[in-house]
Amino acid sequence: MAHDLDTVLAKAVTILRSFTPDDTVLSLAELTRRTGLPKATVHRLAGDLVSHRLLDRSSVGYRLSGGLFELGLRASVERSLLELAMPFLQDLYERTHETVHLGVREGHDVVYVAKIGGHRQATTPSRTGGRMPVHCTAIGKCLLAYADDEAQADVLGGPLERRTPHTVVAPGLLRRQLRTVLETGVAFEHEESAVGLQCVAAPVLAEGDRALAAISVTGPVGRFRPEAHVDAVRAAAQGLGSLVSRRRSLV
Amino acid sequence: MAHDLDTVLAKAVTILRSFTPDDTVLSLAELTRRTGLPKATVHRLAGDLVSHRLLDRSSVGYRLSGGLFELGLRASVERSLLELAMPFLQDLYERTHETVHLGVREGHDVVYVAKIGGHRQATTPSRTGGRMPVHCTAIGKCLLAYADDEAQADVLGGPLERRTPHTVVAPGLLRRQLRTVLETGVAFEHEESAVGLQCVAAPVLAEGDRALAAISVTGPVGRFRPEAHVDAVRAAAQGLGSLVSRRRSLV
DNA sequence: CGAGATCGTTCCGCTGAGCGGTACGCTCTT
DNA sequence: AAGAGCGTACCGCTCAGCGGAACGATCTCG
Repeated sequence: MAHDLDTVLAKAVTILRSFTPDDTVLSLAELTRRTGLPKATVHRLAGDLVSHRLLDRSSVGYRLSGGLFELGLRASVERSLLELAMPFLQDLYERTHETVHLGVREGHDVVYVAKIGGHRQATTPSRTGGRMPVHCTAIGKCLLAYADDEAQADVLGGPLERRTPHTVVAPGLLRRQLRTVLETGVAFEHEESAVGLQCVAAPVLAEGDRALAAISVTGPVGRFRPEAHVDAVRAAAQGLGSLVSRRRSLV
Repeated sequence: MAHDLDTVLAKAVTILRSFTPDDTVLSLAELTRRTGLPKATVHRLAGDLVSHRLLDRSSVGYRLSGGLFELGLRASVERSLLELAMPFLQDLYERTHETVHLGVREGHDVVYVAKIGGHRQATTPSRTGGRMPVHCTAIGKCLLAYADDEAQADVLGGPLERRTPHTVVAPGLLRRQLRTVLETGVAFEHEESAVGLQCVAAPVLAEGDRALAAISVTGPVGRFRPEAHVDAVRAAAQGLGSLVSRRRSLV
């Protein structure tokens, strides 16, 4: 854990954060194990969190509550971005009928702010509110290419986790790809985060250079050719970029 | 405030909850005013919340952070609902090209889990993660009609806030409308939450009777005729309902 | 069927984390 | 120049929070 656990708040946050995107219900015992806190403490704190509507309790354990969902959606940056982006994402979906993502960078990860798709969508590891490493996703490469040198060096320096046989784990190759992204304004992914998936992404640029998000289209190998959607993705990203630049609310 | 403010957790939650959906940045002084807590206390706690990545601090004040956004989207019920619903919402949007909502009931309010729309969407008071009173929205009427008697009586008993000249504030009339909803399987709203807006909604039924959400289409008076979209809305809601019933994950 | 593991819950006395009144320096407004 | 309103810092008191320990209820085996 990043933080000491000697304050109430730290412990409460640790409990909340011990839920991964794939968890639904966690038992008291499971929470105790994950947090490393004494059982009695978890019991008391979880009870408090329930009374504050950050957790719900069911017969089998605790789950993150609707109150937390509501609170999270008040985060102004992500929310405004989402609201402004939605029409562009819709356009993109209608033109492609493939899974459309909107993501921002947070450290070495992409956080997905939105994910929309139809019934026939490809099975992707990404989830709304979920994370993926920057180096193995098209959105991530976009965001990294336009990031400041420090952040870029930080990612390129650290180990690049291999997710599939196609994941780019060589820093040199990745750096060359990033340069290409800057030249062309789009990034690709070919089965680098999950086998059978391909992806095109374009950066949402505010004030010409800073990328505050990226938009992508994802589809399965076979029916989907990423190159065919370059123009559509770029149009969506540029449209959103200029809208955001006009409304200075974000940035 | 509902809770006493004599624990750390209560104070922290109060600070977080003092952000309304319309706020972006709040200054220390503003937080102090809203929470009623001593200035020194707010200062300390806000600092703690920043270090735990629940708040961000900028030069002008504090805002709810991306970390909170991420955490909120792990709330399993809303999240699974959203993921399962998205394809149906997309279909509905493509058929209508008007604003599409997905909402659940929480007490006397509707909480919007999703809102999607295009560039030409009507200006609505609703926001993703936001609330509206049940009695003046089509989604709310759907959810209320299928709610248990206790909840229904609770709403019908309490005062019904007038939002526009068309808001139904007579309990008798509202009760009759709810009965019609049960018979027809759809609910309407005619400028009852905001002037110039109309709406159709249908309930997402699990196991035949319990409504765990509702889907609606909203458009401006003039170009938009709610009656024209009854079938589309009903199809989307029923499709989602049977999907959810098959996957028992929610409920 | 009984021993043991694992679960959620409750009790209670010690103690240091949290508290907030107070004071200070800064930036605006008047 | 005076005042209002802001963010920040200090510090000694005290009670909220702590968590080891014990308990009863379920499971799970041999």
